[in-house]
Amino acid sequence: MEYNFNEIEKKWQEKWREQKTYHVEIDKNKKKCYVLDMFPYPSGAGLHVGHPLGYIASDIYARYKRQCGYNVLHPMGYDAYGLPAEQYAIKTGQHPAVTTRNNIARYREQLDKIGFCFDWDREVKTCEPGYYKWTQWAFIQMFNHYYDTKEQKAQPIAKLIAHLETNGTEGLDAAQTKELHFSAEEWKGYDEAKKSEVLMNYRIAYKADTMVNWCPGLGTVLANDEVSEGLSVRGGFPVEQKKMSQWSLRVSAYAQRLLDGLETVDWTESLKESQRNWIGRSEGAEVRFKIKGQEEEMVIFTTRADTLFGVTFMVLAPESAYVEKVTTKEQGKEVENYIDWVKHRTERERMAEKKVSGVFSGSYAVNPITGKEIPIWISEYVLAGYGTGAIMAVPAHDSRDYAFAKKFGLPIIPLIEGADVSEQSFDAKEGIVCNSDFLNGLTVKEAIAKAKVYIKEKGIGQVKVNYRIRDAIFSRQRYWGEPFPVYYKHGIPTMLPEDKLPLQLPEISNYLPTETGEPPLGHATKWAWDEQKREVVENSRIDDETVFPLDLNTMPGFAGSSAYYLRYMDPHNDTSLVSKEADEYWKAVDLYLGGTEHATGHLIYSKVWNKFLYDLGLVCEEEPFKKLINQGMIQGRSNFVYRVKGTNRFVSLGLKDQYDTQAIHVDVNIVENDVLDVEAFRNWSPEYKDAEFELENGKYVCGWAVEKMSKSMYNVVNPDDIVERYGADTLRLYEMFLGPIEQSKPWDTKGIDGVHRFLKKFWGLFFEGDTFRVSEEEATKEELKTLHKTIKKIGEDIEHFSFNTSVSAFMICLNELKGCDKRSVLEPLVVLLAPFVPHIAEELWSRLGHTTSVCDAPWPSYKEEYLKESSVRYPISFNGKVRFNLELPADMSREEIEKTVLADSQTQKQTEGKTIRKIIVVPGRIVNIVC
RNA sequence: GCCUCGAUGGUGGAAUCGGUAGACACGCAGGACUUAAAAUCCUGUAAUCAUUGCGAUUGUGCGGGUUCAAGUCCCGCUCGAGGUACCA
Repeated sequence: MEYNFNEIEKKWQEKWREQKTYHVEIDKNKKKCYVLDMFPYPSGAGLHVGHPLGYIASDIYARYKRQCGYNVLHPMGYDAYGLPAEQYAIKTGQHPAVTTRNNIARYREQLDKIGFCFDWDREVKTCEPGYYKWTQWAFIQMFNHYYDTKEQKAQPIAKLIAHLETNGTEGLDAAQTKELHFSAEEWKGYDEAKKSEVLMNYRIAYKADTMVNWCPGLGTVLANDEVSEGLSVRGGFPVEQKKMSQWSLRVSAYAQRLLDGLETVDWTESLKESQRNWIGRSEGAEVRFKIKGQEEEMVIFTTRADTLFGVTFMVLAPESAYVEKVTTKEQGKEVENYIDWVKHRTERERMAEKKVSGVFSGSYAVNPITGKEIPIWISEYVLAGYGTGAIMAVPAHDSRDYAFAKKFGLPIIPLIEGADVSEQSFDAKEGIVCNSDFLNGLTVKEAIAKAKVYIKEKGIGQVKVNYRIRDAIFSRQRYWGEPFPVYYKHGIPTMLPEDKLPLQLPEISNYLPTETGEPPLGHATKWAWDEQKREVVENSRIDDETVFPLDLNTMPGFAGSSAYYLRYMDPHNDTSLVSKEADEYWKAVDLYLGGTEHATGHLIYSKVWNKFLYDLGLVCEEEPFKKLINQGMIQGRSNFVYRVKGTNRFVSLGLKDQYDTQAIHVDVNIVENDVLDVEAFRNWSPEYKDAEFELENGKYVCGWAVEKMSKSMYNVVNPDDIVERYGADTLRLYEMFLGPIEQSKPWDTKGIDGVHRFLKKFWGLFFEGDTFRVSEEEATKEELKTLHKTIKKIGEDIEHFSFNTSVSAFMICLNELKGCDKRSVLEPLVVLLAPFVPHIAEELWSRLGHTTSVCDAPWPSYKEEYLKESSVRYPISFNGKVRFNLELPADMSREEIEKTVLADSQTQKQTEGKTIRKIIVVPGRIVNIVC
């Protein structure tokens, strides 16, 4: 009987839906397993064949675990807020909610066709009020907590206030934006506004001035990649650095715990490494330098405390607060000009800049160790955001300082014996120290340690660990995001009462910034908070007594995706983000699958979010993602036709060099095995209607290249089309067959026939003509061996996420079975195949007489006794080169093997006229004769 | 620049511990079935030489090394992909 995949797949997808086959609930009698795919953003283009790769892999794993007896949580939902929908709204006026709803419907339809075992009852969408209520709620908690650096834990802000009331800042251990000093009396004397300002210095969600790329022409803030050479990519308006009050999250407070957590999870080394680089821990020292003629000292951070004797100048970031203090009258104009120039450069440009620039401030600092006076310069190569925004320059041993010293003619003092610094600096942390008084003769490592001790003892500074990671800016001047549950009471940011959440996103008429440069929410007319009525009211009622304006910003993309894995555990809970029961049962994600693009964004923010909730005792696991696998990208395979320049004549690949041709991308969907469907090409576009072709052997052969899968390359392959033509099971199997999950590889539809044929052949085993029939005969030894070998291999492969080799193993198994139709062999195979190709497996399983889903068919176990070989085929090699094979009993001893091999006539032929010097016998493996 | 990963036939890839390189599949070529096509099945398929057969040599990006034995380990390099800091 024909394998009618369309009918089978439709039938089972409906049954699964009706019978809620994939619905999952807490079941304390079963071990749990949580398998999660990274949250997709539902883009307007729909899914292409690359997207489901990870979903298929995780689906196989989830189904496998279920068959092994686990209670598997495998949910799906949408990261539904985002810029594309908003930009589409600006262009067309269509509400982003409508666009998003349509895109989600399209995604769902596409996903459903592939037969995933998602529990759709747990679906979440970040743009739904029931979901973002908890995003807003978490934000309020972060606002109401600070980070205790001694306890290494978030604590209620009330505890901090109590401390300030009794001790001021004395003895305070808190993560902070800047170091403040005041007494309890001073604190008590502060008014509300001042107190709010001070507390912002400690809150985990806080408001502070940050530098942004401000584009006055567009009236908005731009991301780094929306700016190019000081102009906005969109519109080409000038962009400048501007200070703006923005919400931020104090993720830097969690730097060390983020780092420590990496030791406890099963992620790839490369991913861990990139997170370590992002966190950027460096051990060093803070050193104070006196400024000549002033009370004020400047503090710098260095990892090379050993180089203090080689400091020949100081450099400040242009934004540094010290700039104002050290700039002299004479240098005032020059400094001002320089800072003005730097302002128009983005951080990215400043970092990419190779040309050295800078200006002298006019002041001098005093080296605390030598007492020498050294000039203070200002340069963009020092970044305000790292360390203290000021450095001590050691030109002999830092290439950036070196370039600066060369350009401005500043002295260079070598500090390492034998280091030649006439052409370039010696940056390596190795060698013997010289020119450094009490450090002379030590290795660099020893000198660093000794210098640190010295700095501490002499009180000129302190040992310190610095982190590169910066706090996350949490405000966006956009419409399509979560609104902040914040109103401004006499200008003081105040949280909405928690029981009034969610604060719903208002409707607005225009998605652009307002004329006065406010974010889109500035267009909302009902966007004020009435404290007494506890509700959102018309803006016209703002009186600054009981009615106050609401925040006009929205939250960024990572807000909604930071705790979604927790929400899946308990998606309909109205009283908490996740119930204690659900959290304690499902704990953390056991397998997390997604792309590398989230390596440093989402995977840092969601971990901080989780650690914060952990500190509050709301979740029981500190690390949310135990094992993580990055799936590779599926690249496109583009096809080209070759047009003779200036004509409408196309020549086949093999002939193109005889003409002056131009390669043109052609839709891969009208090309098969690199042969163009000429008629389809003529109909593809009016411009090719009258195209002429020069063929090779009656065919038009196309050229090809591997490129990114994108519309503009005409190489997008839609999974719907594949499902239509070959079925979802074939698509699933082929995606896995392409290669290792974590590797990038090109999609080429032509290979799909192999796996499709496999399924057809497998199907055929169960039928005799049109009737379903399996034999009840006992299996032979060979058949059992093949079966059990396959059971073993598939289980191991799934555990190692090596799905491509599983597919091969199935094919080998089928080839070896040679048309076997015995139930005792076929039935376990159906069970093994079920995670990979669930539809055909369900159909065959039910035809075999089962009434329950194959999803619950227990995973078969293999018996070692069937796998034992009685003999081994030994490759016999001479000097490492295999010459022939010898079949020998498996239990033959080393000595016997040696004797048998030497006695063999073929051996004698190979060794004729040579002396045998050595024989290596590896039992069960190989024999090598050296002669 | 730095970090990470990678490079194996015409193509995707396999080789789990250093032990027969190229499993499995695509494609291609030849054959069977068919009036024909499709579908299906069978055979061959790393390269070079030899070919009636036996075979021989080379071969996993390049150059070295360790080893009885290297795609796999070590040193040096080339190219490609991804990430990324003028981070003091």
